[in-house]
Amino acid sequence: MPTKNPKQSPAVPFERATIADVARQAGVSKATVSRFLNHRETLLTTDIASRVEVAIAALAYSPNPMARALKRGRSRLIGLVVADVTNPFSVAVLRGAEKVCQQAGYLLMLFNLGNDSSRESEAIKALTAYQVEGFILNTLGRDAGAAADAARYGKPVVLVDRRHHDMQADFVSLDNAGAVRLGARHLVEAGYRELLFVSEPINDVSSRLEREAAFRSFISDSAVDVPGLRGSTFESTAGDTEGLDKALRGLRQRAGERLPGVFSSNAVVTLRVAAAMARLGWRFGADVGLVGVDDTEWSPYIGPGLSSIAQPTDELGRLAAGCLIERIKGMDLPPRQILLSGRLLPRGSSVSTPT
Amino acid sequence: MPTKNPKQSPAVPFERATIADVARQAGVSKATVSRFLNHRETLLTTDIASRVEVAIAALAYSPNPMARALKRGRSRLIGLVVADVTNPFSVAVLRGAEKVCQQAGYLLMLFNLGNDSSRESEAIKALTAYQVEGFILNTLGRDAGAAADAARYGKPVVLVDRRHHDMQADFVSLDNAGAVRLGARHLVEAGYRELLFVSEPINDVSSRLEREAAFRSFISDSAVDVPGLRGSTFESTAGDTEGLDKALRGLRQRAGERLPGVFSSNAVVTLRVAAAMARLGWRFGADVGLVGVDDTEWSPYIGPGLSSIAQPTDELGRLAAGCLIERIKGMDLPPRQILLSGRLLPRGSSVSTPT
DNA sequence: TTGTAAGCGTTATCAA
DNA sequence: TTGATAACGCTTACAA
Repeated sequence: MPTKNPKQSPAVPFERATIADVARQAGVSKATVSRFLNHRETLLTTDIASRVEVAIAALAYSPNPMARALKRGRSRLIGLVVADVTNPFSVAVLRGAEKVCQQAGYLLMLFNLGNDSSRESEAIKALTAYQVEGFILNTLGRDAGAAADAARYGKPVVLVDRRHHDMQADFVSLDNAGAVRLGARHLVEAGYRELLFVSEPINDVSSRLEREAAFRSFISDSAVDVPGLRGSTFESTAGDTEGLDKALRGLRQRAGERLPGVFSSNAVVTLRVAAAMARLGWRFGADVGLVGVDDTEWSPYIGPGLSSIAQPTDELGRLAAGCLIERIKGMDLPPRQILLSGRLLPRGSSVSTPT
Repeated sequence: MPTKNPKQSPAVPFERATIADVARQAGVSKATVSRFLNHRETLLTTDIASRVEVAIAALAYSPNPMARALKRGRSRLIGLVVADVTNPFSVAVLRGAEKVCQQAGYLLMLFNLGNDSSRESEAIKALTAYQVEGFILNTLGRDAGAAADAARYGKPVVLVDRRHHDMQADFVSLDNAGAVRLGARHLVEAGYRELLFVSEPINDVSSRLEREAAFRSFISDSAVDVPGLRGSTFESTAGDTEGLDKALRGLRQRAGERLPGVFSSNAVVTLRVAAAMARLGWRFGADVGLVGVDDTEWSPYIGPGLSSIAQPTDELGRLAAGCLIERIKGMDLPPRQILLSGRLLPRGSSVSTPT
């Protein structure tokens, strides 16, 4: 028989000590305790201070943040709205952001849209109700009103990865144009000449737009110097395997003697392309080259290894949180754009001659 | 030119209406408004009710949950503590849980341990401070005190995937024993005879323990009927590639004429095994069979496809949240254990003769 | 330097 | 059925 559990009875829940308890125990007023908590450095007799300190320790007191929030209007809470927690990019950012928030004494309230962007307003409303002091938004950004709501409540907002149409807010993101150039150039240098840019449906999502635009201009810029370089684009929809297969077959056909290469605009698409390659029985590298945005834990192990452009996800999250906290603390600069470079990780999928 | 934005100046943040505003507007007392909000069905003249209703709408009033929490001691907040948000399993569960919570009108406060289980206490403390009404814990469970803290505060707790040593709480998890038997039997039926169970360092983590134990007993139970069946186990540590390589070489050596198969105890391990296979230049299926717990988006595309045992992650998350909410609402049954079955997804990695 | 008291936005108790 | 009023736990003028 296990040792008796001393807190067996759930009927007698442990009561948290309040500031009044501490005051009583230390023989001082609530105000004094509060001062000890908030303005320790100034105005305090060492004698009183230590009495308070002892009482706090004895009662294991910690202030009730809800009461604090109510009084001060500040909650030490940050709202994080994510289009889709399932997206590894979002998670990676989340992780970076969470770290910074915790260190700065903020807690994260999470609202996942489950890819239903119509709920963005709802999310922001729920979160403001809880007095979050600011928002990190990693959403599609199609509901302009939603994010504007946040700003209307006077809460600072940081946008991650996706801009909201004409919203004035800090923006933290991969340098999409640079990343695409980096990858496309690599493909070209590896000998691929007929390029296909595959993206999720663009749908006015800023990052997708930017990446596609960068691809197009890379092609037109490089066509002068690189004879035989051609490029086209394809939007791949979730269920539509046939469309993608057809696009890939088209790619090889157009390529003729030249080497065909795919640039996939994010990890979701990369996985779809990998699936298509499996269906078609083609090998990465030899049959079709590939470089994709987003480096994942599995990138090295698919086929000969998938060449990818790693986003500094952790850094993005940390910066987003950092920016936001600066704003919360009252920094009043015009909106900033922070663009971070991607890093190319060449692997077997962009090598045309199998080793 | 876009229509003028009426709330351009951030210096004049929008003020939320309070219950007092509503009362004034409707010409009633705060108490009446509060009653309208909380006990709508009973005690209310239709006239007054409609006046309040109108005022609420006019002012776009919604109650301040912090104030509510302060008064009622209930916050409509649920604390989710996760060992590692990076773990896809955790994310999947998170997603399921979040859905249910939102539907029930709860918001999730997230605390990520970043695999530093010493911070579990800290997490629980921070979250209780915010008056969360209950906890979903997906942590290593080595810090028994931490979780007990939660219970001490009288908050219900649901454990996901990992039990906490002798904690009396609801527990939601994969049926580890069943899942391991399912996979191991599949390996045997596919002809593999020298089996290696690879796990993360067991370290007293309940799910790892259970899976390993199930593997061992599967082997001893089946050895009678399956001539030549042998099994061993290996704990793979994060950086230790050499150890794993050696273990795999050992496996093939021991196998001799028989077919060697790996059972990997979760997705993290599966990835390590995939890395090792790449280093060794071996092919899944033909050289070494593999079945692993956790089906991921990339499982089908590594090598010939990785056979795996899918956990009902979403369902786990939903159940966890559901259980918790029942408890919060006052349900007072003895602790429940909910075990869900895994589903085998056979792929190429458990086929010894390449097609 | 410390204490008193008011008030943050609610809900709950009591009268009316 | 409705309205004052007192909390909830905290911070902050203002007084001492």
